[in-house]
Amino acid sequence: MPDPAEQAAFLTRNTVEDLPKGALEARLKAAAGERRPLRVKLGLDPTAPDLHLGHTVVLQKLREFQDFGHRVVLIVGDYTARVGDPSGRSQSRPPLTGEQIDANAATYQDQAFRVLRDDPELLEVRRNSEWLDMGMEELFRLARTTTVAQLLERNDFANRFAARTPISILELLYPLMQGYDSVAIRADVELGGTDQTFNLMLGRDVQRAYGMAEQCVLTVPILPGLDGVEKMSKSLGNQIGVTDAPEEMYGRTLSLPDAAMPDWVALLALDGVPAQAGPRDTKRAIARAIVRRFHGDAAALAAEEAFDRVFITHELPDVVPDITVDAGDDGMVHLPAVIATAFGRSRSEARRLLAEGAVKLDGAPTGEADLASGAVAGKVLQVGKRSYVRVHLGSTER
RNA sequence: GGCGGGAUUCCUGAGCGGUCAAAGGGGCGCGGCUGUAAACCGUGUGGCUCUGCCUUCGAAGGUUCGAAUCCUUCUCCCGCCA
Repeated sequence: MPDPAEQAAFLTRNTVEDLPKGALEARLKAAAGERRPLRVKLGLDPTAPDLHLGHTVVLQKLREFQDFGHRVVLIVGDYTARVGDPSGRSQSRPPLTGEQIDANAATYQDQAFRVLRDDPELLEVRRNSEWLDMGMEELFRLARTTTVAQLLERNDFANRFAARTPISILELLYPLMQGYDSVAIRADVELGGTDQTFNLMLGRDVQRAYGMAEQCVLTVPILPGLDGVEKMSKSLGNQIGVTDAPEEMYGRTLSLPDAAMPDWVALLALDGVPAQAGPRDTKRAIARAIVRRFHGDAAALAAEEAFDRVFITHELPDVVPDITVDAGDDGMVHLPAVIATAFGRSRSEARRLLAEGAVKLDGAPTGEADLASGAVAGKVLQVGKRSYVRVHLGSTER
């Protein structure tokens, strides 16, 4: 195992801040002296069930801690999720129900294991309901640790306060609860995105108030989403989910603006991306590396081939779903109805698509709404560039 | 407690009694182009048994030949004063 200085150097690469400066190295030394691993905290809010690449940046960093033998404490914020952290938002989030939180927490945990090592020595998963379901007395003690002025230093609170948009007491409580998590699990280090800096630092204050050594704070950069500008987030639709299908991951990655490529390579710590290559080849390598990480080598190559086939040579994908339709009494097939059921669109929309020339049968554009059953049987119905279905006639044809 | 302002289609935001399925922007769809599902340009964007019909403008009532637009009550949100 590398010595503390080497570990610190490795662990702080690709991070934004290590606060207070040099604290991580000092803590690593102290822990080494006590012959114990660090307790490294990450809180996850189970507000949405699916993890995306943006989450994996910090998970990847946690994984590095694990690889040095440190213990990651993953906190599923089942209690804080009921509050809704307003970080970076102008509005508080709607609270979730208990069942939603439980379901989300389960999938979160599951998906986090695609990056983290699931070894009980190296990983501890806790829920903050274990300690946040506290009595008033205890809440008072927590509330006394911080002043409103301190909380208002946080940017989004300050902005909202200045703009006179509402800030609920509950939201102000959020950073305190997150800080209390650090007390409860005796965190040595807490990780988070740069948008979490305030909360992470406040955790130190709370720990101090409880007579505990203050945690080190390590912030990682925010991964830009597929638009190359906004933070990757599901609500913006610019994300790649860790459970996305290989072809989906590959194709979506190719839509990344060229300028965002270096960030992705660095933040995601991708391997096998050539440093000197044209943007086209670089991006293809990035896409392959991402698919490889979550689905393996074979899937990466297959995804690339599938993409080339559909988007470059405009051939059919290798798997085309089948659909069975029935012709009407007159032996005609009503295309809008078929499109509506096959692709989950409305019939009105299907008619528009038909009129726009977006509908093809075996590659040939069709504008007709009604076709003789013989004209569609066995053919591939295509809507747009990405939706295909092979049409079969039902047994009730006459 | 008092006084004002507001709730519109996925989001934002016009609309101020008929010409409103409702401007503009965003998003999204489709087409073109491209190494790409990017950028850019064009176009579309409530539903349906589609030259017409049905449903929508916080909720419920009402006025009117006719209401997103006027009135009443209710619900929720915001601001100011205390």
